[in-house]
Amino acid sequence: MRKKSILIDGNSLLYRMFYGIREMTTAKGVPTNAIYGFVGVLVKIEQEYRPDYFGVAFDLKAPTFRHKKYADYKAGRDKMPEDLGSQFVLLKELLRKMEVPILELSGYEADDIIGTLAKEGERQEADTFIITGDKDSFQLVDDRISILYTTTRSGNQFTTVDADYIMERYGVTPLELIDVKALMGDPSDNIPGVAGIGEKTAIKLIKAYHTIDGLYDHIDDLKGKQKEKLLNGRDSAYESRFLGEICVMAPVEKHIEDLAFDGMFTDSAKEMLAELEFKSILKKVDGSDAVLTDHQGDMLPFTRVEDQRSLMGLLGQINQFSRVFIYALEEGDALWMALRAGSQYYFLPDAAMVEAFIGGLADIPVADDVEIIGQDLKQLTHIFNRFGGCIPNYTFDTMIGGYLLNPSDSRYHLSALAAKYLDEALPDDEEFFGKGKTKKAAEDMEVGVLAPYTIRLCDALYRLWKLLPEKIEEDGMTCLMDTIELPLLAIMASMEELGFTIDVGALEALSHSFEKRLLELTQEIYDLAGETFNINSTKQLGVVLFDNLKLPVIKKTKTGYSTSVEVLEELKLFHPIIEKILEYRSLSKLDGTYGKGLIKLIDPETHRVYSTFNQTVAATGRLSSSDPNLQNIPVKTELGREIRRVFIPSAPDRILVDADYSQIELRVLAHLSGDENLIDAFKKEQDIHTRTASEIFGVPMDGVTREQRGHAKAINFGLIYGKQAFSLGKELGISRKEAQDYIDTYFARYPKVAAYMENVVTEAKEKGYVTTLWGRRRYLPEIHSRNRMLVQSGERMALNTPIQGTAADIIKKAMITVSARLAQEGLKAKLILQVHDELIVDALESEQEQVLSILIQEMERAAVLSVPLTVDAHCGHSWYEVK
DNA sequence: AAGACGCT
DNA sequence: AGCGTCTT
Repeated sequence: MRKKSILIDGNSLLYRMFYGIREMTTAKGVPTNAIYGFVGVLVKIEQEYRPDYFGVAFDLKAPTFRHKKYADYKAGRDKMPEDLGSQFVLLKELLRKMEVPILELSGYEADDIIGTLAKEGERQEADTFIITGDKDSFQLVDDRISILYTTTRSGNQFTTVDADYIMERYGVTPLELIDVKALMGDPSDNIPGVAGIGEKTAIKLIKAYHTIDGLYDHIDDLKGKQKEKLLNGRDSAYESRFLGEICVMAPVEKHIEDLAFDGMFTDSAKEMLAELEFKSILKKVDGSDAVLTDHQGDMLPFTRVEDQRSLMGLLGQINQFSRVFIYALEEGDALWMALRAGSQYYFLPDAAMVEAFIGGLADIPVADDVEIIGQDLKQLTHIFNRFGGCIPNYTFDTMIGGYLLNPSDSRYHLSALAAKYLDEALPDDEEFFGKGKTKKAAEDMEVGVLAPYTIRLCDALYRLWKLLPEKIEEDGMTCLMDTIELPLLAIMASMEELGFTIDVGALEALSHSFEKRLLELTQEIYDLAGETFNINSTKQLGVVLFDNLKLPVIKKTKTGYSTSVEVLEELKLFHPIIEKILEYRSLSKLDGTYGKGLIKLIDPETHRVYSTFNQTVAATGRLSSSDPNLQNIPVKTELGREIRRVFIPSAPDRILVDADYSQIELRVLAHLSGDENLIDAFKKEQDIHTRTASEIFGVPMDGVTREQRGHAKAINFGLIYGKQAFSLGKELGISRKEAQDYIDTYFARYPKVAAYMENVVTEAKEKGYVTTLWGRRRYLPEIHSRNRMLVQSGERMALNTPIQGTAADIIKKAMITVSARLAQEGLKAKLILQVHDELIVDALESEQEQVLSILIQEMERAAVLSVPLTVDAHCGHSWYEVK
């Protein structure tokens, strides 16, 4: 029989586990998350793979032969976090107790040791599996060597990478990957590659020429920029190839037969596992394999609901237990659901069955009491609304739960939540259905495949529900969830369904006028430049302005000349072309995003745009809007503002009512800091920027100049954003010193604001997070970084988040009460949009007075602060008129 | 992916 | 400070 060999890249795997598994410590506080994940893999090896040879390779700290040749190799890497370093020490101790060979070699990396031993094994006809989280080792793959690749997300589940996989994924052979990397480089290892060549181009070139030698032999086949880039980067490509190629002839002391494996869970190893408090692992190791199959969702029994009888069974179960867990999925036209009720699982295979279920749910006696727990309840609400079901009694949304627990995470789908909170690897929709071109249509998939997948996720939903509400309670956010986020989601669903009506004819006319002017400008710019070029390309524009027209370079970006508005404003005096470019820029933005860009998104039937509102994106608690983003429709310049004329009420007898908070963030700051002087300004309803100017420049309110008010305004904004003297000075065109004087004077006049700001930062450093007035929490790990820039950025977030977030909480509360009042009073008026401090209602003309007063009342009442909240409201026949 | 720019 | 979109 062929021998089987398993080699682990210890550094790579422990790193992956460290970042992939949530924090874990022993009772004494020793961090163990990474080693826990690592041991999970060891158990799998012991119980499932049973290799003949086994070893774990590590990097050593000493410089390698790569560093010796190129000093920059792996330069700029962050130091290893302390909590990870300590786990390396523990892991090696554990491996020694397990009598697992530890492979290290001065001057070489783990990859080189593994490559060498894998090739040695091959000569002895052994099959090698390399466990790593590093794609670099893909180059080692051949008939007898494959990679078990682990990603942060999928924990101890591996993707088997063999030659076919690589061909399918990259379109080249494993060996050719070395040359691909030589061209594209690898920023994480500081391997330069060829500047301007990315993954796509590198693969294309290597597919055609196989090696960089082959490529440079035929360099004359190529032309233009690409050829130029390649010629310039020739030395760099060869250097990169040297750095990226794994050495398979390292002078490793141990040989494959020294790695003979015969179990690793020795008594002393088990003792150490007990010390590390890995109880579940000890149980697995001690023989009972029941634990191994626990929670394997694909073994969960479920009922396929496909007829009246089985539907009645499900509804009966819900009637009896009054609680149902729902995971609904929609892909294209397909719609299906997995449910859990009374500890039974059910699968609804298609839209018709879902519709029957929702209808049936409304009819059962306890319908209003049925607690609904789901993942992304806003989406579920759309489904309920589509089939005209009852108003659901939502009690928990796992997606929002995940967001509240850590609003800085990027993904909250069930598999991400399961990985983080249940330490379990489940496939996610992207993995399951594929993406882009290879995406599989759900309609074409076998129910036999779809059902267990969905049921498994529904089971994860259920188990997350057992965990997350408790954590949210511990963090003091239950009230936030129950009284703000859950009631809000149905309102957001309604806003999405209603959409905003567009005067299509007017928008088309506007877009045409933009385009006509753009054509004229293009010609004028070409004439002034004496050449034609792509004005949209910052790169080409840079060449024209700074190389050809020899204008002075004000600022550079990391890729070339900066051509930002600030730079162009300074260049205005040097050349008439600048003004034209500025006008071109603003018009092309206007047309691209709000002219022809918006036209693309209008529903031709209803003449409306239907934005998506996201409740789990902004780390401060704000909402966001997309496709189209209705929260950034122009207002500052008159020309841009014209766009607002095309946003109109949904019918001729209707009207828009717009209400916005005045200075809500500064009022929140006044409240949070308790500063008497700032509170006084708002109690007297003074113009806040004029008052600030009067304070810091020591002049009476009626003696404040326009310039002084402008500077005060910038200071007030800077305050909210936690700006420092440096950037304030830059913005106002004054020196750092002068800006610091402004800030010092401000703090002298508003001493409690100063004290508050200091406090917030101190608290953020102590606790690791900041909170809003309603307890919404945001973690700021960067505040403890060794990188000064990151610390400063963390401090700014610490200062801004409580203010921005409290304002977000307030308007969310207002949305809920406004919406309730509109319904209670039997009005046809509907909330259609929120823009951070502004609400827009589409109402019958006859309702306008009532709606105006509801908006003002409810928004002003949404929070009781130590300063009044004031609201300005207007009615009109377009968004232009009301704001 | 980066730069630029629209909003609060 | 926080977002989303367009362009190259």
